[in-house]
Amino acid sequence: MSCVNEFAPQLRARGFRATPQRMVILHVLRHAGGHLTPSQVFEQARIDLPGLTEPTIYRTLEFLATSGFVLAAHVGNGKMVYELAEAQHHHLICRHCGASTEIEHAPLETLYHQLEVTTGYRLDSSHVTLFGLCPACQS
Amino acid sequence: MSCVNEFAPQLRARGFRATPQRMVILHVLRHAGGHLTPSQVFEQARIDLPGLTEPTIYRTLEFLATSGFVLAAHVGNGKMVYELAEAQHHHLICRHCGASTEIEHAPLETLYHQLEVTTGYRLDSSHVTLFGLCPACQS
DNA sequence: ATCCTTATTGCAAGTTTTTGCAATTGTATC
DNA sequence: GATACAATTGCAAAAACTTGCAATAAGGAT
Repeated sequence: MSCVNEFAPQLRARGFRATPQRMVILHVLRHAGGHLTPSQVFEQARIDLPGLTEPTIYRTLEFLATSGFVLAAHVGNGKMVYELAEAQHHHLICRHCGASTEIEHAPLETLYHQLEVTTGYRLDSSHVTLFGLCPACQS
Repeated sequence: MSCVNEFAPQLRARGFRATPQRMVILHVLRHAGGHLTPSQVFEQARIDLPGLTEPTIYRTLEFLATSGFVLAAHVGNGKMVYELAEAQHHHLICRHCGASTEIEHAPLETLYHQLEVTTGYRLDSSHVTLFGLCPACQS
């Protein structure tokens, strides 16, 4: 749990609270390599904090996502998944076998800038998920 | 309803059936300018076809999406929305006011090709949703 | 026109996600 | 440290979505 101490001051500095629930959820996300569904987070987090309830999981994940601490993404099946927002990246999912590959943000930068100019929007560092067939499933 | 007649032969040619449920749902999507949630489709469609049930809405929308007749997208709130797959496009959503702008597919072509080369995946004509602040909300 | 096959639907029950509100508990201030 | 304010949580109930399976009906063959 000491590995998520960095988040407490960051939360407080923005007027939020560093509650045990949030710390445990961040801790779970940090130690899961990759993205987790709300149910998976719930399973893990309730071990460290037995009183934890499901509505709290959903609300906390949404809160952490909109505050930029975690990244929310869709991976094809209509389920939302969450992961720590460490490095800006995107996902490429094989719609046949479900394999998932990370895409660096760099190749998207040019496109982002171009779209900002043509649309007038200021783009967030949003999470993009692309779908396709992985090399193994192209037969 | 005659405006969705074009879909019946397209369905049958691929071994699917042109059921009243599918026709009504396609009809609803055609006459709704823009994307609808499953509940909105349900509300509209049950007027023309009273027996229609919710599971059928969800299953039909998913079926139409994976067969390429409609486009499925996420617009920020974790809800899935659907619209007729007429022209290949993407969405740019303002995370402050919810305004939504369509993005042509053309500017993404180069990027798609580049990613196909570097990852080995063959990309679908997938739907991408980007988030940002619209001109009016940048204050 | 009728029959047959099988894709598709409806039903009922389950799971997942959201919402409103009262009770709790962080944190800033004294 | 004790106090007060407001953010956050838990509870309970509702809404949204999914799943399994038996009944239906679309479309091809006779």
